[in-house]
Parts: sequence; structure tokens; C-alpha cells
Amino acid sequence: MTDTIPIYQQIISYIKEYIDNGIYQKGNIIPSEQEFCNQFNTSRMTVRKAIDELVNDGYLYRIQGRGTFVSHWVYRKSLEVLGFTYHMTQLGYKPSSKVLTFETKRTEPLIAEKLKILPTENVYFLSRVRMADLEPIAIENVYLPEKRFPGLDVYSFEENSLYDVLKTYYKTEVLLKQEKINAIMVEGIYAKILFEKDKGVGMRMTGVDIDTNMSPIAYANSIYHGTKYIFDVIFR
Amino acid sequence: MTDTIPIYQQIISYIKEYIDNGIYQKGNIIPSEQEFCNQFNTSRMTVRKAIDELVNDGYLYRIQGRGTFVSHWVYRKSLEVLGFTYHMTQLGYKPSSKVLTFETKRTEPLIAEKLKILPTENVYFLSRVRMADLEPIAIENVYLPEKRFPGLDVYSFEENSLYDVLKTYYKTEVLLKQEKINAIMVEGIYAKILFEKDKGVGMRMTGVDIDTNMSPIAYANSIYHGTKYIFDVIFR
DNA sequence: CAGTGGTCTAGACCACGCC
DNA sequence: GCGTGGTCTAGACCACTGG
Repeated sequence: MTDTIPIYQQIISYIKEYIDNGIYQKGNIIPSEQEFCNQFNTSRMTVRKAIDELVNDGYLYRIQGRGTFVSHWVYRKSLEVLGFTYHMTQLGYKPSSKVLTFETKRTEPLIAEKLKILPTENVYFLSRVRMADLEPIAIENVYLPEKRFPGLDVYSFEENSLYDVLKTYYKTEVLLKQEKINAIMVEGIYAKILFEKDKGVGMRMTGVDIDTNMSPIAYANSIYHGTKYIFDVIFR
Repeated sequence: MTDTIPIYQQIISYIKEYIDNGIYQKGNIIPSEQEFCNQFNTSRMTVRKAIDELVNDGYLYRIQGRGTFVSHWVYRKSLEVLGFTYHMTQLGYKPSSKVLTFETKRTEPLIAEKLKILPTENVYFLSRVRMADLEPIAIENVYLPEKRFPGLDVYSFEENSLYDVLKTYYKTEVLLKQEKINAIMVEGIYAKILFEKDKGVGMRMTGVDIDTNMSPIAYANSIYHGTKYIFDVIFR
């Protein structure tokens, strides 16, 4: 029953846990690489691989000749990539959804291009109102290739997170999202839903989700409430 | 006159250049790690360190048992972090600025907290209209600690990029920016400048720039034109 | 000076994809 | 089976920081 998890992954989990529990405090030094070598009975290159990754994700930073420190600016990698459900839960809100449309339809040229499929292939179109504590926060319109996710329409996306279904039943995980964001005046039915008024200020976000094989798995075109939803972004 | 640039850095530059020149094409395989070992007369760990970094930055992706490939989704790291001037130049626009205000003032509590300085220390306040091909795109308000950048007021920020001045004269480079983005209705003088109207839709972006020592160097509170400016974001 | 991180070597064995 | 990337070892020397 030996662990098959790579040692460097174990070290990453260990350090993350110690940061989360406050045992390693923000701005404070953590044990030296040599100490981790002894503790995990491994070589320095392995320890460095672990720390490299944590530095890259913004958890730690190094100063040559001094040591390795816990970042003041803890940045939760993959927060956004994990989707609305996870994001809202993290913030302490109860997420829910109302499905407006869920159907199979012919692929428009723009969407075919984004998803890198042929316009003759069909897509699922899922349109939902996303809510936090029952307040409407966004209208999310997602297109997914039918061929890649056959039978997706048996699931209810009022109860289920789309990402959970893709992960559990299609073994597909989102690696990154490439998005464009701008501000718009929202009118018509979407304004009615989000603002209960004829007009309101919103953010339009369009983009593609890419999986671990660098294949596009979904194209989204969504409208977020301008003031209820704040994007938290790290540029590097 | 031997090179003091680390070998893995040389390999990174080499591969990037080959991607830029189209010698390594999008989606195509690049030479194996072993081949790079021979070519650069180095060990595999060194080659891997180089490729690791390029994978991390989205230039390459690996498939175990097959090889390493050039990403379809080439994402230029640090595009945003390099600031408005660089960003606009990349997009093919001619950036320019008009300074509205540039003065030393007492630090408000919120800003002191963001910059991690005492409220008794002063800050420089720089407010500019940012333009692309002479069209107003954004109002950018930046606060910088006086103590950290003494004499900053001798520079003209109509001609100079703020980041260039910080880099050249203060040896300070931005490592990352932590920003919050939402949509707002812009009114008053800012609407007049950006939209030549009484009202318009914009994006409010507030955040902190962090340097390579993880110190905060600037706090910004800016308004971007809602439709003329599109944020390009990668979530991972 | 001792201790830290930064770079590097020359091997090794394993898991996976393809033929 | 062979070549690929994934993980790992047990050292080495250097550059930098601090006392």
C-alpha cells in the first residue's frame, strides 16, 4: 500500500495545507530546501520541483541567500477555472441555476471555429440564469460539441454543475479559459432578468474552455451583472 | 567571453525564437528532450527546466509517450503587466496620454493599506487620459509611494510610460497585478472625456502592482471605455 | 563565515503511445 | 519493442545574504 502519488506532489499538498492552517504565516520564512529533503527523505531537485510550482502559482516567493517565504498575495489558482458553482461557494453564497434553454442545434460558423469542429456537427446549447442566494448574477450561454459529449442532455443543469458532469461522466477537465471581457448596456429580456428593469450595466464575457489535451470543449457567451459580480484577476 | 546566461534560459530563447519565426509551427511536434540535450550538450534536467517554463507559460504542451508540441493558444505572458503603452503598441495603435493631475498628496487610509505604507507618508497621484490613435480609451488614476520613488515628479508622463520610468530610473519591475473588474455607468466629467456624452458604460478596474520583491508599488483606480477596450484574460 | 537558493550533471526506472 | 515524456537520485559548484 505504498503511496503512488509523486513525492513532489506530496510536498506541494503538505506546504499548501500548512499555509491554509496558518502554520506557515504570510510573509514568514518556511523551512529550507535541505530541511524538506531530510523530512521527505528525497533529493533536492524533487523538493525544488515542488517549491517551483508553488512559487509559480504565487503561494511562495524566494530570495536568494535568505530563504523561501509565504506570499502576502495568496492567489488561488484555478478559482475561476472551476466555474460559477465553485466560485460562489468559495465566497460563501449558495449558487443555483435556472435553465432557460437546453437543446441541440446546428452550429453557427463562429462557434464551429471557436470549438474547432465542422459546421455540419451539432452543438448543445445551454442557457442558464446563474444565481447567488437566489439573486440573479449572470446569464450564461454555453455551447458544447455534441460529438464530444454524447448524451449530455440527460443531465439536469439546475442541480448539477456543468464542470462536475464533464469531469465525472466524460473524464474531461478544464485546464484554462481564454476570455474576453467588456462592458455593455444590457436591455430586453436579459435586463428584465438581471436588473428587473429595462436597462442595466453588465459585463459581457466570451471565451473558450480548453481541456488538458488543449482541445476546446466549450464556448461561452455570458452576461454578468455589472455591480453584483466582480472579476478578480491576476495579470502576470 | 563564455556565456554567463544559464543554459536553460538559452534553450527558452531558442525555442521561443523558433516559434516566432514559424520554424516550429502551431500544433506541430518539436524535437525531443533528448535531442535538445545533444544539441546544447547538457543534461535532461536542464532541458526539462526550460520546457517546463514554456509549458507553464502556454507556449508548449506535452503528451506523454508522444512528444512536445507548440500550443495553438499562444498566450503572451506579461502582456497586460507591461502596461497600457506596450499593450496598445502590440495591438497596432499609437498610444498617447494627457495628464489631468500630477501631484503629491496625503495618503488616504484605503490607499495606505493597499500600498502597505503609513498614512503619514505622502503619495504621488497621477491621473491621465489614455488614448489610442487619439481616441480616449481610459482614465487611469495611479497612486505611488513618494518614499519609494523620490523625485518622480520631474518626469513627464505624457511622453513617458510610467513603467519605463520605474524600470529605468528606479530599477523596479512589475511582477504581477492583482485587479478587480466590474462594470459601471460612467457620468460627469469622465463621461464627457470618454464618451463625449453625459453617460456611458465603462469598466472600473482597481488593483495593486507588485514588484519582484513582492512589495506593492502602485495602486490604480481606473475607468475603461466599455466597448472600445476589451480585456483579454486567461484563467488557469 | 555558514546557510540559503540558483544551476547543473549523468545517470536511473517508470508510464504511456505507437507500430 | 522503441521512443517519448514523468519522476527521481546523490552528488556538485556558484551567487547571494546575514552575522
